[in-house]
Amino acid sequence: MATRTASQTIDAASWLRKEGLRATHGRIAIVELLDASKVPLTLAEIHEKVRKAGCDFATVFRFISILEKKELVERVAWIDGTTRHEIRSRDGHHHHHHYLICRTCHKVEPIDECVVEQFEDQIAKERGYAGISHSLQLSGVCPKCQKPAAKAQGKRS
Amino acid sequence: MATRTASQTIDAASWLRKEGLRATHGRIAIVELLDASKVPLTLAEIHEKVRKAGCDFATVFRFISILEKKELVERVAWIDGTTRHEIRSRDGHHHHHHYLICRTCHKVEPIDECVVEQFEDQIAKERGYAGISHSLQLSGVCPKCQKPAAKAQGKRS
DNA sequence: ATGATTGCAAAGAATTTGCAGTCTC
DNA sequence: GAGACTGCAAATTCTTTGCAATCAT
Repeated sequence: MATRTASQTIDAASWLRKEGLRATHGRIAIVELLDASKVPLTLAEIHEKVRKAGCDFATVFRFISILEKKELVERVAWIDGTTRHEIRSRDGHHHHHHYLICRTCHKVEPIDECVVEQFEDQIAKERGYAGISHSLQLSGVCPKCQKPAAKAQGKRS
Repeated sequence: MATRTASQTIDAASWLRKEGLRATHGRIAIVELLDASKVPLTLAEIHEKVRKAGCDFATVFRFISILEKKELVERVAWIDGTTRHEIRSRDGHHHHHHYLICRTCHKVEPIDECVVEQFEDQIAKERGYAGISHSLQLSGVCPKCQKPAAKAQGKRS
């Protein structure tokens, strides 16, 4: 849908101010990156992408902490042990919560369907939990990595 | 069901040998602990429980790594950011994959029902993934912690 | 101007490895 | 006896913090 233009910059900046945060160069870059990403990112990945904007790792670390404290960003414990961060739905365009991860090449595919929502409601009702949410990750070996011929792209270790 | 007796030791030991691993004191303690635990454990928690058996942290670390390489233990990224480890079904008594975690007191309740299995199969078929598995964690605020009167037991931070 | 925010660099944790002695088979 | 395992301690990596300078309002 939305095409990504320079006007996005203004968008991120005003969003920041709306949230009572100062709109600095680095923060804008981080918000835009998070907003554009289809998958949760590690701090290192975020830093990697925004260092060109002259943004230090410590800034990434502290700013993400602030956003998480304000519940604008959600921390996700990834199946491979990394900790990742995902912006919460903003503008109403909703970020994914379900992923399919290849155990060989580590490719991540978002999954749109949600089979957990009704289940979540049911469990919440049954056990009296409030403010319930969930995290689901599927892992397996993707078609490419199953073919011995195709050497797993991006394979580590 | 199964009551936990000294004969368990022999069981863990022979299981280890069956897997081609040497049955040392520390390893037996770790296997028994994992087998008895209803929830995945961190390395620190495992070490905590087996240090009395004179088992070093490095041993826990290396042995768990070996078991994971052999796919006898599964690594679980916990919703609070910790990495936990869970033994794979052995004897056929099946370990949980679903948990409900209180965000206030951090209590963990296993969930027996699995709504994901059919979905998992469906996704695997649709996208051609092999060896698929999943991890689902629900989080919310438990009934006790919702009552302002009741001070959350075990509350941290 | 002024207080929030940043970069740098160092402190603190957690994870991982080397090696010589010990224990299992 | 031989080689797999272990404990100890050091190395590496990741996370978090202090502080003076800088930037947004």
